[in-house]
Amino acid sequence: MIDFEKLKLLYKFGRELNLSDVQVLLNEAKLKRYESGDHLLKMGGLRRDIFLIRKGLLRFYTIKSNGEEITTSLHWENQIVANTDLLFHKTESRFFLQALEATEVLYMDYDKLQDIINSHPKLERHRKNIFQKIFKTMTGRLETFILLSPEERYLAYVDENPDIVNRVQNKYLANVLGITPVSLSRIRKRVADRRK
Amino acid sequence: MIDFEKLKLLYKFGRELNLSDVQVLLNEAKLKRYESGDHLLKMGGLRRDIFLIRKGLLRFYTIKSNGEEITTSLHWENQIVANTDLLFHKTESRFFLQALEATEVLYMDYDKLQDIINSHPKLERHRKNIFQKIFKTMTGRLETFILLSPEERYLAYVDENPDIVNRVQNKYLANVLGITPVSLSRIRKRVADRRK
DNA sequence: TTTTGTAATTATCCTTTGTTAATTGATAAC
DNA sequence: GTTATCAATTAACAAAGGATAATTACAAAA
Repeated sequence: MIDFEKLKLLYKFGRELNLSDVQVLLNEAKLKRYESGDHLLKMGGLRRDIFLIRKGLLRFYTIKSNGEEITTSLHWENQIVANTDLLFHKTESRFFLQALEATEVLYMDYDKLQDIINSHPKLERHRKNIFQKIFKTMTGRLETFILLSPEERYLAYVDENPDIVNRVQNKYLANVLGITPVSLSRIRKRVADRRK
Repeated sequence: MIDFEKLKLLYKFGRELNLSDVQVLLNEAKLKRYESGDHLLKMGGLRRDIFLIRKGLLRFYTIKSNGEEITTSLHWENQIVANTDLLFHKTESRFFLQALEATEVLYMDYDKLQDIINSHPKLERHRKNIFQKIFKTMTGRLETFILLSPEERYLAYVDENPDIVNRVQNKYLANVLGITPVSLSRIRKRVADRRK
């Protein structure tokens, strides 16, 4: 793996990690490129890898019992994603993980990563930090459903992720906001009209 | 602290924890009883304790900018709750934590708990397990907002927590489901009518 | 028992969303 | 340049939810 990758990971895991610790991780991490449309995980699949997105855009989605396809989340540069269905004791993935752009990821088997962290105590706090960050994102998102109306939720999402909104199709964004694409179109129009 | 408490905690943290490890925790944990209506945390407060609910029922709530009070979550026996606003790097609590029944909690300063876990490696995996459980609950709840309609969300909640629904006021439950109390009333009526 | 306060339900009206279908727009394939 | 495809918008209608107020239910206090 090239030095740039090492530096990137080093940055990701904080500056207090020494190079030998990073080396341990990089020896196991693999780099892979997916083209737009490719799947990293499939519903019913058993892949137990954890991914660090270096460049690109991914979506999780599932297919409801009525056949409808629903995008549940979007992930981009420097985010860590994994199939929690598999990692946290469910039998198989209920979700697909698909690239929406040409995407490069660093990935590693989750159990292998746990082993490495367990045998390198210095890494422990990074595991904790990553958990906390993911947790914070999740609670923040949950709060937008309880405290905000769909329109407010859309505005908050645009406000927090101004760049991403232009990189993703409206139908995916609508799903993530818990509304239909048609409804998102109307909200956009309403907001635009109000600003005139 | 009485032996019953010790056994309870032991059970909570899994059976593989030996008694001396439990002792370490119990030496720091304190037991406290709150009456219905009492507050454990207040908006703007700085209390950094983590709570294990032994008996009773708690709610988190906040006050929106328009003055409206919104209940964001409900917690009961054997659940672990904490003010993540404070613990995860925000300055002060955006939420109140209030007892809705006479409630007994075991509690401990969060940083103290982290110290204890750090110095007792055997406890580490329990921290991980607890995080995973909370994470699972949160993702599950988030999914109900993305994948289900309000009515389906209500039915799913009743299905998963049949006992709690009868212990809590409808207005709190409605907030947790992301709808108004009036709307919850209508949903209940609709469901009841359909079953006749 | 009556009064008082609060929660839940119901009614009314208005807004928003969901659903379905038609139209427009953009892009890739032919 | 035309056609085919898919996304986004718009339209039309039905269903549901939000807001407000009135009514009912219930329990605690006087």
